[in-house]
Amino acid sequence: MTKPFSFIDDYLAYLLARSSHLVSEQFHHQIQAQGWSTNYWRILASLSDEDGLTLTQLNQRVLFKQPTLSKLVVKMEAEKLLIRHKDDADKRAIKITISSKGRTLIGDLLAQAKAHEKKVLADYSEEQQQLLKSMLRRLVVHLQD
Amino acid sequence: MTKPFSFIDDYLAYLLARSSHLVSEQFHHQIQAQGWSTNYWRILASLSDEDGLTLTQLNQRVLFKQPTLSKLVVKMEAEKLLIRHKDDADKRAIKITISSKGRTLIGDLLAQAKAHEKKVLADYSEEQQQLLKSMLRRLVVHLQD
DNA sequence: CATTTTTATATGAAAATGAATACAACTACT
DNA sequence: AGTAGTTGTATTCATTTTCATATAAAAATG
Repeated sequence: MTKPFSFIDDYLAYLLARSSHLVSEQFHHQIQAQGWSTNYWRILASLSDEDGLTLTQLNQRVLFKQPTLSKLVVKMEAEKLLIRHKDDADKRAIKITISSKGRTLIGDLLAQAKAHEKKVLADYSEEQQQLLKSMLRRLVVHLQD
Repeated sequence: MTKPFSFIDDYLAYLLARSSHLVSEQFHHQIQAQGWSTNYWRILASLSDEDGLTLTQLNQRVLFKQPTLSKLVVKMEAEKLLIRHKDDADKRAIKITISSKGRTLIGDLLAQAKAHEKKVLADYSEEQQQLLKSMLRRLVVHLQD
């Protein structure tokens, strides 16, 4: 019995990075072909789940560096995709809301994303899909604190 | 019965991106604290598995854009971490080899990476670890063609 | 073979990113 | 309340990344 896998093929961080990359790759091309950046997609998808997030809260979801998100959000506001409001409760914070133009775009992209995922997971049974996702969810929760 | 998860928490690409990010985050900080870039780590780790890869082959593993890797590799050669050779079989190609300095560094980083993974997966049984990894491996293979 | 197409790498200009920092508002403590 | 530490966001500037393209070599085609 020799070692069955090389280092990277048995290294969790690599397997995650690689599968993440492969899963997103085609869809990102698809988005870009429509003239949108993948950053926009990430931001809008996160806001679609929960609108009115603070920059910091949004950043926890999109996984950017703070200055990156700060600038993106300003740019997206200029393009009327979202709106930056001052927060009354905390005057430092800015809350971010989807505009109606943004909402239309999201609706479109979400549908495409779901369709793409369906294709990616076509060979997996419903149980296998749920198992994979729940293992990842567990990993995320486990690493979050 | 209402829908149990919000979009992103049930969206495979997001779960993968998030878990990938979380798993690598601490380790990347650890590497950076030692003065190394995470790009170097990725490149060296890939070469540790299989030395003498072509730029293109290496790029399939590290998942960068081609110009990015091109420039990184030149920089790393200047720092004596690896060596770029012309390939005799294909005169366009360049083959990349780890230098002895690079090899020493890799040995060190590999050990740290393994230790870090051990910590990350500490709460998981051996079976669970293997299940998770094999599901990811399967996904990668599935998406590769 | 000559020609077209594809593949492997490099490069330069433009855009994106991130580390460091600034600043203002909030929180905790005494 | 006053002070010290913390948090939320913006900005600057150096670095990194990328798009577009160039170039040279290989492969495929007729």
